[in-house]
Amino acid sequence: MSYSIGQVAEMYKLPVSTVRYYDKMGLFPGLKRESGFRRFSNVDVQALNLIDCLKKSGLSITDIKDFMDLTTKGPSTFEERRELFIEQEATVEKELAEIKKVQAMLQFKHWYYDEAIKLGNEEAVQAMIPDQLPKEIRAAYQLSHN
Amino acid sequence: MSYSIGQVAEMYKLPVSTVRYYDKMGLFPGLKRESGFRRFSNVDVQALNLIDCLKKSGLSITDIKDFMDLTTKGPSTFEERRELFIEQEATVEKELAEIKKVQAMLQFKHWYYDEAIKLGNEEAVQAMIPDQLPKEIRAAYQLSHN
DNA sequence: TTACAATCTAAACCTAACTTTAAGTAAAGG
DNA sequence: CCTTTACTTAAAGTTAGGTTTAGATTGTAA
Repeated sequence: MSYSIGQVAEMYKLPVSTVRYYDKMGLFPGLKRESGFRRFSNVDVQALNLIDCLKKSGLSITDIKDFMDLTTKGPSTFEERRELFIEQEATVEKELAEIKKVQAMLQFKHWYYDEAIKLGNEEAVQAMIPDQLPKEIRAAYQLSHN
Repeated sequence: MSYSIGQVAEMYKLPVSTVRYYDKMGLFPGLKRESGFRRFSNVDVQALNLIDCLKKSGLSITDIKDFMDLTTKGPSTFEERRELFIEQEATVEKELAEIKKVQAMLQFKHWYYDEAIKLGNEEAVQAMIPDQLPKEIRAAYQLSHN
């Protein structure tokens, strides 16, 4: 099975221009062509899934290209590739902790405006911080404020 | 208590130029000056914590400025502010799900290269996908592949 | 064979979020 | 008074990650 750039773009809900850009940046090392037109194999399509993941894990397009280059160099780069994934696991772990802090802040602010609306003013809500906050909200407050 | 721009930048480990940029973009609506120099109150410093959180929740600087403008308009904007935090809670919830998929992919790839290194080639590992994968790894594989 | 959609390239353009530069001002210490 | 350090501005520059444009080519359907 092989796919045109339009089909691949459709599968991943990406503009065709983005897929072309990724190719130009070297993210599809084994990509074939037929009379000038790109033909994406299953491997190339899978690459898009990995690209998406690596981007979300914090790698730049250039970093991803470097990884793709490793994959063309065979077993001698297994170690290096493995280490990359270990590093990204750590990065994402930190990101996760960050997001939980963000969630706590949003939860606190949500509650804060619930109360402000009930009471008609913020000052009374401010005055509850931090000791008179409900237990759950105090936890969210403390996680998010420092 | 009030702080100079340098002190605030130090507290949040931000370049002074970034804090100045945020000010220029309107993110510190109540910021005072003394003989031309910015003086940050506790409220202004807290704003930086919120800015950081809102950025991480996916808002642009302009979106954040719009929120800061609401805060200067008093109780009549409580509802709108509350809704913003509710929206961002939903956004972050989705982001969290995305990150868990990313984590699963990284975990799978980590395992994949562990095996490839043990066996000396990738083909044998490829051949295990998906039915002969260890249970945990299969779960990670399936979560991350679609 | 003509028309149409999908593809191709190179190069220019775009946006967000800063960062740097240049030239100047204010307060504090010696 | 002089120097140093932290601050000020406006404007220009930077970077990543695309997106758009213009003009050419290919395969398909009528």
